[in-house]
Amino acid sequence: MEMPPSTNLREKILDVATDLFYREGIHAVGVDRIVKESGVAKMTLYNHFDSKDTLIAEALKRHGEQWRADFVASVEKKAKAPWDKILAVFDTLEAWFDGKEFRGCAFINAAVELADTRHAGRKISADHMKHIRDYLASLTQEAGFKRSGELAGQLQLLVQGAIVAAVIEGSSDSARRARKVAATILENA
Amino acid sequence: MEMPPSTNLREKILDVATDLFYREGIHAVGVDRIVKESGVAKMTLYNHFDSKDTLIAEALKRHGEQWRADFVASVEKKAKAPWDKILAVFDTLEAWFDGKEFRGCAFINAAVELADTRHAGRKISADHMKHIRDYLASLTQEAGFKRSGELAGQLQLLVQGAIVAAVIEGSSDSARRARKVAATILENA
DNA sequence: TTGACTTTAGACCGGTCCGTCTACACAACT
DNA sequence: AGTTGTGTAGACGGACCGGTCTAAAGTCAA
Repeated sequence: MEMPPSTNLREKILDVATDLFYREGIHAVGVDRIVKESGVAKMTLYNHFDSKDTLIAEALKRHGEQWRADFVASVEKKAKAPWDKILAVFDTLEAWFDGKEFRGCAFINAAVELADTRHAGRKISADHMKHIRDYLASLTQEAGFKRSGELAGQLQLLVQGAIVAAVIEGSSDSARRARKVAATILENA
Repeated sequence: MEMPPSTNLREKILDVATDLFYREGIHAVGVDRIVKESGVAKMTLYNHFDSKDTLIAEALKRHGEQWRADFVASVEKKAKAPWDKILAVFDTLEAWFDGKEFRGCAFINAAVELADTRHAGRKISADHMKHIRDYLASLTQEAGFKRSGELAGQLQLLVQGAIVAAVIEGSSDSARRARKVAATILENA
């Protein structure tokens, strides 16, 4: 009656790839390394993925889905009132930045690392940002702002700016700065 | 009486390295490529630089000095009044984003690509951001704002956020959004 | 039991990585 | 004329790159 040891190889490979790409960078991690750390044969990897590039794209895609689910859950947990939820976005960022494993936004990083704009990962990064903007728009709309879309676009600048600043400064202070700016623009919207 | 053909090899190597690193990424460009495109012998490169890592650091350093000089010159050219200069920062960004060769901020990119926080390039990136923040602080102080430092920190979030958004969206619209937010926070400071 | 499919381990391919080394050319200065 | 310093061209090393191939072992259902 034992469960098969949860051994979906494909998922295992994606887990390892996602983790390594995030921690060390896409270019810095080779296929052999992913093979070794996932304890799988090289042919198994190439049986499930056409190439490293498609593995990159699929890992990014799944990473995005998980990240956004976690992000939304954290925001919704921190606040109930619509207006507060918007500010809770920045509290969530702050907690993320303070995490030991924080290495920036995987999708910003991917867009930077994948210099070729035609790489599939670039579209996934762009889609991720669009999803986040849509989420912000849903919050601003829920809070009753007119021009919620415009406001969401402004808030997203703050989110991305805070992430980049956190990486470069090695501190979560940028989240608090961004929160303050967000409060200002909400009060004047 | 001819001038030596301006052949400072060291500068030539830095020029080529800076350009290639920016356009294609630090990891994606090999030493052999830099050697070939600068038309110099490999030993000459290693005679002037200890390693690729030190070349990266020196190229970044020089790139930063040039970039900031150009940036400040552009801002000062676009506006004379202190308050206007602050907004001209975002007009300068917009023009930069629209340039064909725009590939983001070399220092954000470097911080992302150089996963090891101990890499010399990481400090140069951090210093670059500090220089920009200092410049913004000089503008806000000149414009007579109290707490000019705090304001500068907020403006910088917008600058960095706009740059990242421009890369991912492939558009200069983020500069206009950031400008609008900047105007809002200036009016309420 | 047979047959179809997956996975394994690792050899192997051509190419590139960073960095070193050699052997030689061309200066400039003494 | 000889020395010193800087440059050239390219071979070379060992490691790694992404990707293919093979031969054997494991798995599962008919």
